[in-house]
Amino acid sequence: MVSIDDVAGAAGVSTATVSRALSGRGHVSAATRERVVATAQSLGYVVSSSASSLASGRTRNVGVIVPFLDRWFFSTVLSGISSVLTRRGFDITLYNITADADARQKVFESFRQRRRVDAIIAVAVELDERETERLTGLDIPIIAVGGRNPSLRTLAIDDVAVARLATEHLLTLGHRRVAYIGADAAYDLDFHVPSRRQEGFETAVREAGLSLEDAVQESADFTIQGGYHATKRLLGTPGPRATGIFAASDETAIGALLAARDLGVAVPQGVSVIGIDGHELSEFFGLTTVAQYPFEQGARAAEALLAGLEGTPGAEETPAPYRLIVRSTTAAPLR
Amino acid sequence: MVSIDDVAGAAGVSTATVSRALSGRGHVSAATRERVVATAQSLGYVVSSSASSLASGRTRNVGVIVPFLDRWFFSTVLSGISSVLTRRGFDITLYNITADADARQKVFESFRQRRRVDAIIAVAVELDERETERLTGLDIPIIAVGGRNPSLRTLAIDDVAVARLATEHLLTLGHRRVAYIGADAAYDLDFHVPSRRQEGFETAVREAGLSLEDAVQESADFTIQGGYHATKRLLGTPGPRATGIFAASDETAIGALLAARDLGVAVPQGVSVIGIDGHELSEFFGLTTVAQYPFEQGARAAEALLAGLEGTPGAEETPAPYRLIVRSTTAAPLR
DNA sequence: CTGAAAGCGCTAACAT
DNA sequence: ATGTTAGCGCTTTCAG
Repeated sequence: MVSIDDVAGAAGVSTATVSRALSGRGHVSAATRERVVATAQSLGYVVSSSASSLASGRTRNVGVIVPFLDRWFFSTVLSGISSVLTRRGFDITLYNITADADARQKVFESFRQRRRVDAIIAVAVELDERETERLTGLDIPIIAVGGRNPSLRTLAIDDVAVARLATEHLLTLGHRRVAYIGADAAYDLDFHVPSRRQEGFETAVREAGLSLEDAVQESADFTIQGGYHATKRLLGTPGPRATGIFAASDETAIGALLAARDLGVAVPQGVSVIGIDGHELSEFFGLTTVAQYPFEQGARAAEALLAGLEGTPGAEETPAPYRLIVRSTTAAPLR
Repeated sequence: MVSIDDVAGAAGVSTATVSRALSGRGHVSAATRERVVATAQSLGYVVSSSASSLASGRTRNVGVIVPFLDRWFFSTVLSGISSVLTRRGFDITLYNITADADARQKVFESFRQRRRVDAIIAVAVELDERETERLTGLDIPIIAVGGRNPSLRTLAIDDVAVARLATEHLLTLGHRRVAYIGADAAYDLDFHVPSRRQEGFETAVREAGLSLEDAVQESADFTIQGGYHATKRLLGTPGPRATGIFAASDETAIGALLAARDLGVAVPQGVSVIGIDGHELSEFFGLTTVAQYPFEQGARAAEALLAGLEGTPGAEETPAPYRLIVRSTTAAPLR
């Protein structure tokens, strides 16, 4: 293995100069730098990250904590993170925490146990107090994306506002009996988004002067299947029926669309459906939705983190943007 | 920061003993070990991964290369990998290579440049010769999952066989005009699976004594949208129509289902549809499919790799399993 | 701008 | 079973 000494020897300089020339820290004359870079190149020299980290205390590695790898939102945020971190020469260490408490525990230990990262991004994980403490105790920059954590710097949409917007869209169209399909408590435990969206829904309903009696709620699990079954229950239950459905995610909403179709209820004539996400499938289904931009959220979080690492205080945090996209699944109710 | 010397001092032993007690390498009396572990615990000591790696040459970190993060197959494989690696105390460093050649280049450099991993898992990435060389030149264990690479140890289903099986299912039911929806060349460049599946399709067709003239082909991109549009073209083209569609992925097949529905073609009466994957949505749609098990593929690959690292030669490689699951989207053609 | 040299915190021979 | 000690390969003062 070619080491820094080999390069130093071949280039006729000291190891310190090689280090400076290659890392860009400290001053080296242009000529020397060039020579060093060239010999390093020709010798096939590459720094040893462990030696470098040990000596400098920097790892050029950031840890990313995600609860799911196979859900659209999470994998998209991860892509965004990855795109900027890779470009800036940082590695990503992935910590996939699951419901399994033991495994979860292990992950948090692992942070301490290995001090392997310069910073951490937590993607929509609801951390309990101890976990949060453990993380903050690491004394490295941490940022949360997509799930508010009161004690962490957070980049996320305002779920309450987004849900209000979606509900108000339905209300503005004239719907008076609206339904919300969220997620059940089990799901909420790890990820408080559904209940915040519920809050936004209820607020909008109340502010419109409607009674919550007219605002049915069903719960699903953020999947197409879940939305489908919830909607079947919703539309299949005897009694006055909701004319507008607000689903907590686009996948849920797509499930609702499929269920309505199977029940012979036309959309939007028989029932209007709106989701949240701006999922890649939403356009395909003509789904009205409040789009958020997880890729950008990930990218922005990563950038903010790097800015922090590099001392630049980072631009003032603005909440993540979202936008109502009206397509063909919502319309005024028939009467 | 508490170091190994602090622990050694407090426990009244040498640093070597602390290292042995904590790492499990070498012999330490049970009593000493206990004492060391206890003091380490109480002091809040954690090893420095860089120091440890530098001294031992081991990183307890494996690199995972994936081309996509937001596609079912990839994220599921990744989950599988993550579950076993985490359990065994290994970290995973994620390398998301994209189409962007520059970024891609950078990733490969990064491997050399940082020598940060003990092993590598390549998930369904088609690597060119230089890239493969670079990887094998690292001289660490490498395993490919989900995409055959002739010069790498590979864990994957036999795509040709799987495609044959799917096609033969259609043929066995009596279909004589069958169609294949694969993926176009651009997609194939990075990921040769579609063309292997096409090969299996064609083989089955020929072996059934049919002419390839009766075997239409369309291409999509492994997504629901893609499958939808391809199917619309397929079923909307004048002339004799295929009665059975073999889609290269479940998502493609689901798109086909939706397209058929929109065209008023009943499934399976008007057209049969079969996919490949065993995607979580396939059951929901009643889709007949050849299931593969990406989570298990990831897990097995990770285990094989670890076995390699630990000197255990690893069980003989058996190809990844798959299974035909007949549901309600395939039936004998009407006549 | 460059060099000398002291570590960074741990592991693994080698002794005992 | 445990201690001694020489590195692992780099970064970073401190001098010059």
